[in-house]
Amino acid sequence: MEYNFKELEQKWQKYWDDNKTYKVEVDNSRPKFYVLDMFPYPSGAGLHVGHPLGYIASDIYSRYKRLNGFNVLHPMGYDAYGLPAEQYAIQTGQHPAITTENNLTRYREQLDKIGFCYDWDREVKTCDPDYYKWTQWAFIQMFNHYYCNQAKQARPISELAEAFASVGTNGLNVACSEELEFTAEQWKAKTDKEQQEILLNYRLAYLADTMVNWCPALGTVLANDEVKEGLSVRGGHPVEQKVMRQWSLRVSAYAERLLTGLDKVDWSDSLKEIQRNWIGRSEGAEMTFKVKDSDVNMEIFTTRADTVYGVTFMVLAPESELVDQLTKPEQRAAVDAYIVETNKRTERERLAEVKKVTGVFSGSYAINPLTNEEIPVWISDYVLAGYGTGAIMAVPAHDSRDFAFARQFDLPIRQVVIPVGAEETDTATWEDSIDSKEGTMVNSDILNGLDVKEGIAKTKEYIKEKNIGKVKTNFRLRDAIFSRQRYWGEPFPVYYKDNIPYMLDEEKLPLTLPEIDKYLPTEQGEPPLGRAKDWQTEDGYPLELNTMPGFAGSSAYYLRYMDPKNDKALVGKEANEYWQDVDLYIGGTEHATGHLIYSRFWNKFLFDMGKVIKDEPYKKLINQGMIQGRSNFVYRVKGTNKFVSHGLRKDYDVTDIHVDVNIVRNDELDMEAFKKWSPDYADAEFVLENGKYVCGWAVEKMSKSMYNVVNPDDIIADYGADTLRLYEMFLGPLEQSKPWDTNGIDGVHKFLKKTWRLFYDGETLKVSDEKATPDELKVLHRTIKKISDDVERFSFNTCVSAFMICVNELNDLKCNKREILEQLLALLAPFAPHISEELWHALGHDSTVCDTAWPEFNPALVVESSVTYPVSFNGKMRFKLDLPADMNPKDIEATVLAHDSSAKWLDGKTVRKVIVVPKKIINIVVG
RNA sequence: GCUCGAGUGGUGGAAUUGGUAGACACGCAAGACUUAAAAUCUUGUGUCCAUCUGGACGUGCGGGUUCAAGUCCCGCCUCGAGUACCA
Repeated sequence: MEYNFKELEQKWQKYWDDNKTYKVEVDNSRPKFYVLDMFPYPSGAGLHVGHPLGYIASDIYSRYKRLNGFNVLHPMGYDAYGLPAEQYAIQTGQHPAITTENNLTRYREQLDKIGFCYDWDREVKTCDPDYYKWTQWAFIQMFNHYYCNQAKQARPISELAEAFASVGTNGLNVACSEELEFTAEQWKAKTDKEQQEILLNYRLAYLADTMVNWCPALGTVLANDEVKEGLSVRGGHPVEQKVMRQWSLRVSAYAERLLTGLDKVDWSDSLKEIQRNWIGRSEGAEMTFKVKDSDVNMEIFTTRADTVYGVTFMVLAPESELVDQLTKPEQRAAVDAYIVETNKRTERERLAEVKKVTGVFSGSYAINPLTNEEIPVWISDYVLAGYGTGAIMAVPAHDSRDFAFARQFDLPIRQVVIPVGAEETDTATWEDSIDSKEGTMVNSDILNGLDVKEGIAKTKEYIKEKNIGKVKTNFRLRDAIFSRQRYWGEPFPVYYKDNIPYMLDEEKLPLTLPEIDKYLPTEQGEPPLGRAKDWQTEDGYPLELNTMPGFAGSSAYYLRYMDPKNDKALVGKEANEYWQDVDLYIGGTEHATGHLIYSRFWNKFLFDMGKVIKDEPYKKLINQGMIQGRSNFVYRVKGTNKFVSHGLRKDYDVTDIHVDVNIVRNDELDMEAFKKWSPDYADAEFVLENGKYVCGWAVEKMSKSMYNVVNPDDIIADYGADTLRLYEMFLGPLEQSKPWDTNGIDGVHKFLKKTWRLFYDGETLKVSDEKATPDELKVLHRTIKKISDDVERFSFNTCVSAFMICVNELNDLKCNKREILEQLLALLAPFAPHISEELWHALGHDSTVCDTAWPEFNPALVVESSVTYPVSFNGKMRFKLDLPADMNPKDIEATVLAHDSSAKWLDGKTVRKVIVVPKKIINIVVG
């Protein structure tokens, strides 16, 4: 029998499906293991060869764990809400649900052909009401909770309301949008509406006027991670700043826990680093500066309290509330003009502009609390309203931005730190600020002579003592804006009564997405849901018109897979206690600051509520690399229809033209296919080298316009799914980005054919039941060791070469022993399940190879009686020498020095030292 | 600018803790089988020198540590990713 991959792959895919081979249930008799892929957004283009890379890796690991006795949860689903389906709906009128369903069917067909071990009974689709019911439910819970900084967890908002009624804001330490102060009496005197407004200031899901990233082209608001360089990530449209009343999630309340939680998870250092930077913790002090002739206090945040004696001016952000209060009448016109100017500049061109120093004097003077010096207060857009307090103390000598500002407006510069080994110099001669991370304090009264670290500590103590400030930690992490002016998303379970938002009863969930006539905003500029008929509660109160953003549905999907049919909870207690968390999560690094932050936040919130038992959702995370496209080119002689092979193109004046990579093999053009590819080339002529037309190539993004998209279906049709799986792994390390290049695919296909021939000689199965020889066992057990080790460290490319070595060696030994081949199949099954299942059954088994046991490594079978030592002289390997494995170093030394081959290298020289590393190397130092 | 990665044959890559650099493949060359092709198999293949035995050089560049460096340390270059008036 020949290796007929087409037939046998279909046969076994059907078998696995019919037998529910991949169905999993809670089983307390076995340990669990949860392997998760980041679920895809089903785009219209279908899968290309880059998508399955991570899926194949996770599939191999899942199958490997199953063979090792684990009960493996390996589910798949779809992130089904998204902009492309909605854009398509706007253009064509086709309901996004239909577009999505079509794309999804195509994805499923493509995925099925690769032979993944997903339990499709657990499929989760974010647009399914049975699922988004729980997205809405979680939102309601967030609305009903606040974050207590003392307990470091979310608490019911009712507790806060009770506290307000008994003690007001006295002693309050909770996460909020704005620090408020009132007494119990004041609270009780407020109307219900006023109280509700105040509570929004503390809720984890809250409605507030926020500066948002507004994208006019998409007609919607975007989260920070959906904007890149002033353009929307999807579509690349300009984005501007705008104040809007929006739902937000108080992600910032969890900043500290999101940061410390990183220490507990097994993620790559680079990914942790990206999240740490995004969270952006900085320790410093908040200090109060009084303002001359005014009762206004300026709060500033600084990480360098020690440089307070070097402060020569203050700067406010243009958006700061203090601007108005601190502007003196004589400066009013100038300040107003500046504000108008910066409002324009906060738009996208500000990002494009080279750093331009602008600002205006407010007319007020602040008083340095340590020196009582009067210092001018300026306004400039290099200070951001959203970070710290929106005001800074400027130390131009030691901060490059302050320095540039001081030079521009001719403000004094005072040195307070002398770098190690340097002396104080005249600041007028400086070209830039000088670094002050290390050095000695000067011109700083009580700090003089201290080094920087001592200075920081002493100032912090001093300001606490004198009650002019406090130690404070700031985060860069912002709250997530959660409203989108879109149709194709989860509706909010929210209605409005007297302009105050209220949550629907949980029994009313899911609140399903209504039908509308057009997928566009209303004439009044309301979101598309404004077009829905009867979009109101039974009592006639209007429902929220915004929908939730893309990351809503993906934040807790991993929990739903544990218990996908439960209609009482997102995840039932029993299922959650068994599956706990994701042991291995594989996906792209592009989600580092989006999904992977939101999802951790969402999970921590559910953890605080006692709904899930793990604080961190993803124990281990691997980022697979991107697969780039590899484009091919032909070279047309200008003005002709003549094409010159790559090596000869220098002799002609040519234009490079992209050619479809699917009609090129090993960089050799299929000339007949090329003529048929486009009518323009039907009568093309070729100038060949060695009888071939060789194409040029380049690595580019995989895209239709470059004609370099390779579809996994085509590879499977030509070589089979097992070859595709092995080849994607063989391409290189999982985490590395690499171009798709079919040049090596014959190698792995050949390997599978060779494996097949270990079992079959033509039509006859040639497997024998004889006992295996020691040599055969040695080959097998070396492979068991290598594959087991390499799978554990996700080095799948080296696994494939280990298989190749093993099969080559068994071939050389003419091994056809069942004892060996059966074990080889168990090793190979996770990588190439179809061929393994076929041969497994050919050996007479009638149950699936997926449930056999992973072979056990026996070290005794690989012990060598002798070791081939490389013998080096002065570090250069000169010859090899076989010595008994148990020979002691002293004898080895004597044997080597006495050996004939050594004579040449020892001739006329003295042996200074001999190093013998047992079982590794011998090095002789001569001179 | 800052942070984090990476640089090895014609190509993809291997070398897990400092111990034979280039495993395994692709490609290329020569050969076997064949009327021919495909398929399959055998041999060779880092560079340079040499008739062979052999030798010199060689992991982005320059230094260093070590008996021994692709691997560790210092300084640079190039590429990639993340992030950016974050006080």
